[in-house]
Amino acid sequence: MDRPVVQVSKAGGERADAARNRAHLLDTARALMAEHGATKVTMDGLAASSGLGKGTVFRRFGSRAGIFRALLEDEETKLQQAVLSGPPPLGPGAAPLERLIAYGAARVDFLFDNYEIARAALDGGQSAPMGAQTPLSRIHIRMLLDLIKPPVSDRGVLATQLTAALDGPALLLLHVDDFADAKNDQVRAKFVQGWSDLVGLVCRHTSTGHG
Amino acid sequence: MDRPVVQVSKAGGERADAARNRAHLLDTARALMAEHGATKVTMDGLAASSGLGKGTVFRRFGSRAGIFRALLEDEETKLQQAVLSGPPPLGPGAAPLERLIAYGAARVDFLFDNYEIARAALDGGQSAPMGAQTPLSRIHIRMLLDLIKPPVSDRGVLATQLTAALDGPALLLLHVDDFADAKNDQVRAKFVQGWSDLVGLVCRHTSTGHG
DNA sequence: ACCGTAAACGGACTTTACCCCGCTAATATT
DNA sequence: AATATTAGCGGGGTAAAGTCCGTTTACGGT
Repeated sequence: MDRPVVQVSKAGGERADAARNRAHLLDTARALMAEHGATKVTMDGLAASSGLGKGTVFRRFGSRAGIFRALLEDEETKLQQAVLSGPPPLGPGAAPLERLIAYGAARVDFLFDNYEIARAALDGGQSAPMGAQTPLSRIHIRMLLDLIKPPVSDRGVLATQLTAALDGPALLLLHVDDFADAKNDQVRAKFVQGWSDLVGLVCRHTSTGHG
Repeated sequence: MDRPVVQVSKAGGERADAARNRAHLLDTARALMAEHGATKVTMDGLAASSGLGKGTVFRRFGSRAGIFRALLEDEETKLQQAVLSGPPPLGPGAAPLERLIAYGAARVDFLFDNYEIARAALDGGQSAPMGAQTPLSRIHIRMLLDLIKPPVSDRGVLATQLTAALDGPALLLLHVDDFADAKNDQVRAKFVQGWSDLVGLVCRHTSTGHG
């Protein structure tokens, strides 16, 4: 039993063959991406490579962006597990602010590891382009803020703003070459530290020094 | 003399006919959007409606998203003027924190007023999907943070995170129906207040903090 | 005014996302 | 086990994005 605690996909009432095809398509998509990059993953190409029909691809994922959203949710499951039942400070057991800081670090790593997928996932969306309507990040941050109780008029709004502060840089502000191998680690580290500074200030935690 | 202080487009070395066509295309695009909504603005349609060739449309704007980026930059010029030379607290003259709070309010209004354009603008971008590589928001926030000197290890990172906290909700987290006429004003107000709370906390100097 | 050049124009062409609907096969019912 | 039901499958069709290249036109030099 390793089904995620929060149902991320509509995998629930799916027929057996449909589920099998979904998994196979995701694998094929990952392979195509690894080989040629995200921009070269086309619907026809994916259908052909997987040996399935184009209609099937669209039924499963709705749109091109939907494939990348599914891919992202799939990767996100690992992070989700670590957050919900892994060891502290990311998982339960640590103080809320520690968990918040740890979550930021984990999320930055996640986004940098998967930035190509993440950016491809926000193409074209009519409605909310981000993963789910209330992403994992926002829910978790909200929960921790409810424990920390920072002095703001609306904790839900703060959760949304912090989610954006965490995801926004990688998703819409950074250049592609900020993800280039050379700069990658330094940029990551800067944003991890920055997140720590930011939530430290918001949660009135000033004892940790910085250089 | 109403040329923007910061050159937002490559309007500089453009031939006269090119500049004329650019302006005409933007007007036509605005008209099409007002009539049928952003999703119905097609490159063929825009070319036909403007009486120009499709090649021209692509040469001018590079891609579909490019049209919306140009439209957004055009609108943003007004905000830019108010920030650079308008009356305080948005313009120069007020205390930095006041200006920062006022900027947030103005930016939220701008994004809510132009959210359809703004979302259409972030389609498909290979590189940084947002307007310019270093958007107005980030530059201005960075400048104000340099005056306020909040106790963080990297002010550039904080500027990026606050820019994301300001733009992210409207661009990637809110549902479309949060922009529906009924909820619109309340949601705006919540985010304006939230921004004020957020930067208030970030910029509050503590006794132990450094200058 | 004329001319040469470089930029801009236009629209046919290619590629690709997305739709449709007749066909197939997995599950529910008896 | 046979049948009815319903979801899933497949691939051809449409429309819209993006490319190319021959033609036209602005503009600086003479």
